[in-house]
Amino acid sequence: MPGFFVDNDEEMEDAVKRILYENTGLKDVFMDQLHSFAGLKRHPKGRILTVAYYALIQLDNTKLKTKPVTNYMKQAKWFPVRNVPELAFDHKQILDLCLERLQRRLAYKPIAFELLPEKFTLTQLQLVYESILNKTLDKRNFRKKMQNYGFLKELDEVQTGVAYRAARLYKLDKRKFLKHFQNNVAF
Amino acid sequence: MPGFFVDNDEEMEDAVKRILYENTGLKDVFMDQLHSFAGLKRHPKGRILTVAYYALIQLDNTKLKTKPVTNYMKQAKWFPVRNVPELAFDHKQILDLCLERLQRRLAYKPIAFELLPEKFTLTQLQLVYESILNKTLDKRNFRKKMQNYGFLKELDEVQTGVAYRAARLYKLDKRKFLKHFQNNVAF
DNA sequence: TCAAAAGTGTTGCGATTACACCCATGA
DNA sequence: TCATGGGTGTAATCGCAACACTTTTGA
Repeated sequence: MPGFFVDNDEEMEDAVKRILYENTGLKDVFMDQLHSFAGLKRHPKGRILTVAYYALIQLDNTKLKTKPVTNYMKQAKWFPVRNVPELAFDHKQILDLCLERLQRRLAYKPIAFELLPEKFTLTQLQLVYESILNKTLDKRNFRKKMQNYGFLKELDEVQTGVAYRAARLYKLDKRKFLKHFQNNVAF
Repeated sequence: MPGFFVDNDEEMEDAVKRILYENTGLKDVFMDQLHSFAGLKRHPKGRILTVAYYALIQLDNTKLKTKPVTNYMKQAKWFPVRNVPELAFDHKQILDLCLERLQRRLAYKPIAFELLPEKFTLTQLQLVYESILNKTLDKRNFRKKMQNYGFLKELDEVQTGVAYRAARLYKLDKRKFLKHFQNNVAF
């Protein structure tokens, strides 16, 4: 949730990237605009206009070990999204809106795949869906559905380094994904 | 698409209401935030941060005869959304994003009903859906689906002043609508 | 009586749900 | 050999799409 100010001659998206980098050392992440918050009373010192963005990174323990790179960001820490401590100002509302938005967008944007490494197993994919939707899904039905969509490329590779049967790896065919969902508006 | 500046001690939503009023004379409208635009090059005089909102008003010819109420808004005019003249700056992109967003939100927010008078016919409702989705729908299927949702209250009234068989009027039960869609996230 | 729109059912198909066991692997 | 997660099929149900004619009304 930490944010900071956009410089005068800096594009807003570049500021998001810079601030994320300063907080975490992460670069080249997927991000999307969430919503703008401009209430006169949201900050004690007067109106602060926040344009909130979310960024999604690949699940990967090494990434969670990144550290703030500037002094004034030293307090930044990672938390599980369903178990976040008390936040400053209206940041809890921002987070809640973000989770709701992610649930909706999960159905037509490649959100889940931005959270996974390039090659992933179906179980990993299901765990991401379950985390975002905050409910459990049936394994067989989930696999059937994903495989029917036709945007998963089955690889000739399996997981390595696991102490049980290694699972098959898949890749996203982003072109097919987008094609599948671009005109797909239900009502 | 005309916008204007938020005053120093004015809530952003109040500014939207005020500016809409100054442009059209309309008050008490439904509105929702769309997206923020802050590109350094979107305006020749430097960065203008626009927080775009859309407002929805009831389809009603009297409302389209409203006039700008301040001098500097004199050029404001109504256009059909699918037939808009060339727009300034990035306003076409803003409009396009708005239409796309409306299509998505139509499925889980009472968008269609904000565009209708309190009492409406099923044909009017279908026309709103068709306009937003930009495609024709089957009459019987549409009616079946809407009636199955269970959030339409059938009234004991019919249209008046039409030169053909008068259609039955309906009302939205907003509580039931919201209940129906709040937890309804597909994937 | 005519023009215009209101109103109405059925069938086939595809998608979704519910549900439980054997398999492969590394330790 | 055991613990762990990988991988698989079927039947019932539900929702969606396709499709055309009769009814009502005011002019």
